Amino acid sequence: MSVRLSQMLFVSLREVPAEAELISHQLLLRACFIRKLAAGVYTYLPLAWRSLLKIINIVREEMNRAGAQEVLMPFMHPAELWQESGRWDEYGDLLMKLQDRQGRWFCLGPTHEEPITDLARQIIKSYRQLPINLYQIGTKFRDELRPRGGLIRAREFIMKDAYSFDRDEEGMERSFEAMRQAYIRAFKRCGLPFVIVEAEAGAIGGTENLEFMVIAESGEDRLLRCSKCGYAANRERAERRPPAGFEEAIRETKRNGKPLQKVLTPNQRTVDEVSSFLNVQPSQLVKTLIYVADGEIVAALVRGDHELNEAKLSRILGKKVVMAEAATIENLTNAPVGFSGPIGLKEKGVKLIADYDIAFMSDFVVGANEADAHFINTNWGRDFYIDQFADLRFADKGDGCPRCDGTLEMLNAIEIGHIFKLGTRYSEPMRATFVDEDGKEKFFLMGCYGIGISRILSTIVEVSHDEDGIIFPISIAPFEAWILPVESEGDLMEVAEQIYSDLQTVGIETVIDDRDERAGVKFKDMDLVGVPIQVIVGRTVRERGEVEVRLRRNRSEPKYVPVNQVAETVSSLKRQLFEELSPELR
RNA sequence: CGGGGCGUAGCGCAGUUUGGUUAGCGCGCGUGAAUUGGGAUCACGAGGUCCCCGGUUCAAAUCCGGGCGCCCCGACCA
Repeated sequence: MSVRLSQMLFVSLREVPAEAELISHQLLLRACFIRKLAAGVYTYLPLAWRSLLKIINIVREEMNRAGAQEVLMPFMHPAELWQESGRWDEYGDLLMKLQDRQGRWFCLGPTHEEPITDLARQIIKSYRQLPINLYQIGTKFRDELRPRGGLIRAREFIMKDAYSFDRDEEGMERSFEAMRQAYIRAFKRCGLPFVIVEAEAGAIGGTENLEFMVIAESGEDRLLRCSKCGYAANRERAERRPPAGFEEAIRETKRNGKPLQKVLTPNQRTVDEVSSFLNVQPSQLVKTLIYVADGEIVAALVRGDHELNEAKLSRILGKKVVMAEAATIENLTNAPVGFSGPIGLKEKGVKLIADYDIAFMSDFVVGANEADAHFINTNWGRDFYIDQFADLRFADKGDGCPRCDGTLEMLNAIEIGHIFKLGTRYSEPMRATFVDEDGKEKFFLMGCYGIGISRILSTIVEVSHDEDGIIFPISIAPFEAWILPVESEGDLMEVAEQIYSDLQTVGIETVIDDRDERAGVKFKDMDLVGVPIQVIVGRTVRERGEVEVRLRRNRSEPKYVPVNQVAETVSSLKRQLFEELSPELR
């Protein structure tokens, strides 16, 4: 479909709205793609909606190709369903909750594991109906504490979510792999430069999961990547190998340090307080964090300037861990929170796990398990014993890659897709079963797979723009070509109209800027919107019967094309641009 | 939820400290002129519950109290 700009809902903003911080937010507002209705709630104007429909179509084609079936589930879910899975409370304030006239509670769906599992348990009764993958594309609601960056983190947004059901592990693996491939194809077709990383499952639950990330300075996620072997993981998940010299370090007995000494540290609890009080670096402290894992108390030791990654501790112990409550800590250490230390804990049956980095420390500071006191000159292997060294803290740039001898770099990124193996996380609590070939009732093995449709739009803008505006990949640009007549009436306009008609005939989605504006205004708007192929009808028509055809991304290298060959040239550019996106898919 | 900032025309802002004409400027918008290769120019014009409610005062955009909304940082979060 093509359009005359004078007829389209299009008002570009010359100045940047004060509310927009991120470049994608600014450009989408300025180029008349979105308007805000409330914090994190946006109207998609004609340009945005055209792009979104293209993204939706690409995703839909790839889901269909992978054998998934499209459905559409309600936005509004009864509370009971979420209470059944335990997520009515677990999801917390992120759920948009509302009541009907009878006072019955509902929520606006932030994701659809509950309704889909309910659907499956009603309809899928036999292994003969498996495997099956159902997906939908629709609006999701999450009452984010802090919406941000326009479409990047909205409270109402468009998402594609798919759910697979399999009879066994192998089937689930196959479904997961099929989605991984479908995602790779879809994102390539959208022109997104992405990386696939290992991640933590978060509130969705389940076992293995992968995130599709686009590296961007403004991204909210941190990922670590090995430049040598390509290992990549979300910071929540990233492992690191033991630092160089670790094996030697733990063989030393650490008995040669200065004598252990107790010092008074009245009211000094935090790492910052203690280190400044004692005038030492935070890296000379060891934090002793008390956790409860399935009733068992565990002490985790990390360097004062490091941050414990609970998920790692959980993984090492093979159990879910929760930070011990104040009462538990006081009971164990006989001291208030803030003065816990490792000395004497082993005698109380507490397991001590220390981060690799502790192995290299000597004469360090720990809590004394006594109010207002710390030990200085503490040495492990002499003053207390460590049961296990492990990778406990968040990885950082410069850490060693866990898969090879390379080094990790840390990057900011935007998450555009996430795929999960759920196993029986939902089928079990919701009693969703089928009868298998052996006549036994079994829980479905599920997977779930999300793509942030509206986030893709803002992500593209975030990573593909210049000082003048957006640079769209052709696959998701609102239009393919943009005709700019330098004058708004007369012979040039007639030529422009002729080209407009020619382009429509050959199936190019075209904008013609038929507004009575000065050329400068038209050029600015054309670059701002960022349609990939630009056709400028100017004085070269009069001089030699040629118009200028160029690419938005490379404006400085125009081609001059006779008027009657423009359609052919644009068609061939279009084909070329599509092929660049995904040559192996054609 | 903690910290910070903001709320005056569609957008960007001044005016608020020290209350006092008819609330201003730029852009945009409308009409007209002229113009048409990178947000030129001129003339005329329209457009405001100064976020809301209450209070103080002869007088409130301005002072006081309460509320709401928005943005940023943090915490949290597919």
